[in-house]
Amino acid sequence: MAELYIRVAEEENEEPMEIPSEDDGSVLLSTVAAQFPGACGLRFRSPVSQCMRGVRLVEGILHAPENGWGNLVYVVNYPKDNKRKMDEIDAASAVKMKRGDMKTSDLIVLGLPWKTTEQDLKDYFSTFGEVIMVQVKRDVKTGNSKGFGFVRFTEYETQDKVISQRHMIDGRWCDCKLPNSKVGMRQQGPDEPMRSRKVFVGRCTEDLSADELRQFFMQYGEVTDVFIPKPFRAFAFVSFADDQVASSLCGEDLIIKGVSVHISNAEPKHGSRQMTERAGRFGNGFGAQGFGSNRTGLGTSASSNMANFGNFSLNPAMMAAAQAALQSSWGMMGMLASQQGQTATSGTTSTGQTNPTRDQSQAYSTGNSNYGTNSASLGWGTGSNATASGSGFSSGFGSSMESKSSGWGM
DNA sequence: GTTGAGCGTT
Repeated sequence: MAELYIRVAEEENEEPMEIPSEDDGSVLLSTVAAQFPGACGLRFRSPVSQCMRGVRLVEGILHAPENGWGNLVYVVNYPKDNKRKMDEIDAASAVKMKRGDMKTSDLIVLGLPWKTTEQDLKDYFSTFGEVIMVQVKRDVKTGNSKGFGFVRFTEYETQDKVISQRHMIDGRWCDCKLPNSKVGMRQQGPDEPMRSRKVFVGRCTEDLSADELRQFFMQYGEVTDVFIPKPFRAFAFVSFADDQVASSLCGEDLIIKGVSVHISNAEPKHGSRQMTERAGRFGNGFGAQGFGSNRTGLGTSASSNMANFGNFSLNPAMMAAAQAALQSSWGMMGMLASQQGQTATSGTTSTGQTNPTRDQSQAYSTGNSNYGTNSASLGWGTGSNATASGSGFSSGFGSSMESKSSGWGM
């Protein structure tokens, strides 16, 4: 039975890409997402009814229609907010193009095997598009690789694509990112408050893999990074392409594989060197994540059903709370303090020395090498997070009242 | 067990 490939495209009339199926004829959503980052499903035009039909999706597995996949072109579905984001990007990029702003920049490639050479890098990345520069950073004395390098592409599109996924290079999963020296000078107008695209995922269990987290969070929008500290520490970080997706999730308790995890805002990483922040009191500590969780305003920006307080906004429930607080003898600060009491953030984390060694001895089985695996048995429910939201001044208020000049190293 | 690794001798 197994047909080897099905044809998938982003739009009905675009040139399709062939995507491999599994032995049983099904297609993994993760396989689709590997080529179309952020994809959450497939649809196709029924030759009979001429209507678009959805492809059955069960626990990450796309099942063929009654008569098999056939030669139809399947069209990629994206989460709604993602789609809207695309339109915004198109509009924005039209403007940027004019300003000649879509230049590519060097990308840092992290996690390289020691043995990887520049030729290896070039060979690998050329499969994405034209490469104009590769470097492997080496110790000047020994000539040993430092385990990271740089790559630069001709096309901005290629760069985008490369950043949006992980890369198996000589047996290790590697990440490509904008280097620290470049982030901060991107998008996001100069007077916008800093908005995080990353969330902290607390109460993780050890059996939640990076891939499972990615698959799960994909339903909310394009996931650009998943980080699980090793050794296991019961938390993870998930980054989204869209900061609104990130902030909309903050404060939520989500069920992943039967595990209740808690989402909150990711604090600035220690030692990150970006973003010289000027934000005043209300700019940084508050506005950074918006106020807690309000998923309703997706895409339409925070203004539609939320009142605006200069730099930070409140949803109606919070407005009420704020008014009550203002009328009480405690005032606003009383409210904040009481909200904060339980969470007593202690500011900075003590930084033990980092041990820069990275075990490469087991390069073929270590780390996140299960990324992209068949996630057949994942029992999570789809996006039914009906939990009442909007109640929270999500944690992480504290500490930052005195605006810091540190960065959101993310 | 609720806050992350590593960032460029141009």
